[in-house]
Amino acid sequence: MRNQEEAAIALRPTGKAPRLGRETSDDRHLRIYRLVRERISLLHYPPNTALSETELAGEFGVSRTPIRRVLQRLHFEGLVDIRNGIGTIVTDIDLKTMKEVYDLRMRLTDLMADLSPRTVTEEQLAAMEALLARTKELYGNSDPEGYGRLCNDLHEVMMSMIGSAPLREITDVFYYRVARIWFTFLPDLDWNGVITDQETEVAEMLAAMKRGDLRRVAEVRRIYLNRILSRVSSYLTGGHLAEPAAERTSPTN
Amino acid sequence: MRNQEEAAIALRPTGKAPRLGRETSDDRHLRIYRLVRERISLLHYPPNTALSETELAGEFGVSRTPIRRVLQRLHFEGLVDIRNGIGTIVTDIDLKTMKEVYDLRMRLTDLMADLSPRTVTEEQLAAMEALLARTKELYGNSDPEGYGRLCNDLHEVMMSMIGSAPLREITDVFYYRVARIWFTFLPDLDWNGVITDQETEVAEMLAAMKRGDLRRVAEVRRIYLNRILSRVSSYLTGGHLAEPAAERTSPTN
DNA sequence: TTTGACCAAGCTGTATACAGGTGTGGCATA
DNA sequence: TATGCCACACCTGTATACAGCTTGGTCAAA
Repeated sequence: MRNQEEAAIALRPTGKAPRLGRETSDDRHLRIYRLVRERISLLHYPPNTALSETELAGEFGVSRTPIRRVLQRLHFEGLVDIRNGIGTIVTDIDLKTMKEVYDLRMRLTDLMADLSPRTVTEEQLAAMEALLARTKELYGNSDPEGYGRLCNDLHEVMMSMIGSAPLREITDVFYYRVARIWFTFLPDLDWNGVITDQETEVAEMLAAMKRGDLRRVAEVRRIYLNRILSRVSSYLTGGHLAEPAAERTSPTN
Repeated sequence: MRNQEEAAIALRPTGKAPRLGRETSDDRHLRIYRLVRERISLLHYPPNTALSETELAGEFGVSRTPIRRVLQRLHFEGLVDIRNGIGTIVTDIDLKTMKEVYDLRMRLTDLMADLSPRTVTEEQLAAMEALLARTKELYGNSDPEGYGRLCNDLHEVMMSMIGSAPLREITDVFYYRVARIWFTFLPDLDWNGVITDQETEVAEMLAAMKRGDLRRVAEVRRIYLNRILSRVSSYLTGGHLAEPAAERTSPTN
C-alpha cells in the first residue's frame, strides 16, 4: 500500500548497488503484482475465477513463494479471496459494497484539490490529450478491454495529480477494488452512450486542467463516478436478476 | 485490509465446520498480527527496532512462513520495512508524512457522520463511560503505555460507529500508521496537560453520543487530531533536533 | 597506527516436500 | 435406477533447507 518505490530506487546506495540491470526481488514482486491486478481489472480473470498458485508460478518461472506474496497482497486489497483447499478466487462485489466504495471514492476525489495539490504539468496535459484521442477512437465497435485500459490510464493521470501520498494510496486501492465491477456491466449498456459520456468527462477535465483548476477537475471526476454508480444501481434494481452475492473471508482487524 | 472476519466466522458452513475450538489458520494470523501491531503501537517495538522472523516464529511456536505473512501485511500497511540481509525494521515517520496522514485522517473523520452513519448503542455508551473513567485514573504519574492503550480503545469505539466498511478500513490503517509516533512525544510533554485534553475530548464525545449527534462526535475528534498535530509540529519546529528521518523501501504501485 | 581484505554470523528470499482441506466422480449397494 | 460412500486429484498452509545479501569484527600488511 505505498507509492514510493521510485523514490526508493532513486536513492539506492550508489556504492554497491545491485548489479546493473539486475531485477530486484521487490521489482519482480511489483511487476507480477501489477500484471495480475491488471488482468483482474480487465476481466481476463473475471470475478469468481479460481487462480492457481502453481500455475502462476509456472508462468512466471518462479516458485509458489513469491506468487503467494502477490496473492496475499491482492487479498489484503480485496481483489481475491484465498480459500484453503479450494483456490484463490477473484472477488465479486455486491451492490451495497459497491455503493459504499463509490460513495467514499467521491469524497476522496473532493480531497484531491485540497490536500497538498500539485500544479498541472505539461506531461499530464499531453497524457490527457492522448486519452481524449483514444476515447474518440472507441466509437463504433464495442471494445470493453480498450475502454478498461483507458479507464486505468485515466486513473493513473488522476493519481499523478494527487499530492498527498496517503490519499494517493487509498485512491489506488479503491479504484481497483471496484472498477472491474463497472466493466462487467459494459456489455449490457449502450456502447456509444458510454463512450460519449467518457469523452465529455475527459474533455471537461482537460479543459479544467489547462486552467489549472484542480477543484473543477475533481468535481468532474466526482460527477463521473456518480453517474457510473447510478447506472449500475438502476440496472440492477431495474428488474434484472439479483446482484452478485459476495462475501469474503478475510484478514484484517 | 478488511473488517469482516466476524461475519465470515458467523456464516461458516455448519455441517462440517472445523473441529470445535480449533483455531483456524486465519484466526491465528489475525491473533499474531494484532499482537505485533499492538506492540508496535505501544512502543514495545519502537521505531527502528529490528524484528527477527526466526525469533517471532520461536515465540509463537510456528515456522517462519506464517510470521512472514504477518510481517508482509504490516509492511503493506506501512508499519515495518523489510530489508533483505538486514531485518524487518519498525518504520519511523517524518514530519511531512505525519502531517499528510493527520490531514487525511481529519477529513475521513468528517465523513464518519455522513457515510451510512450508525445509531449509538448502549454498549458504545458504556464503553465510552469506561474510557472516561480510565482517563481520570491517569492523572499524576506518567503512564505512556496506559495512555496508549486508552487511545487504541478509543479508536475501537470510534470505528464501531462507522457504518461504511471501506471507511472503517482506512481509518484503522491510518490510525495505526501514525498513532505510535504521537506516543513517542509523550515523555517530552506536560503529562497532566495531555490527560486534561484527553478527558475533555472524551467527555465531549460522550455527551454528543448521548444526544445521538454523530456530527458533533466527529467534530470533536477532528479538533483532537488537529491539536495533536499542532503539538507535534510546534515541538519539532520549536528548536528541537531534526525530525526523525524516515524513508521506506516499499511495495505498491 | 592505520587500512584493507576477508570471514563469519545473522538476516530475508526462494524453492520444495509434506500436511491438511475440499470437491468430484466412480463404484458398490439398496 | 437411485443413493451413499470413498478414493483421488487439486488446492492452499506449513515447515525447512539452502541461497543471497549485509554488517561487523578480525587479522595481516603497509
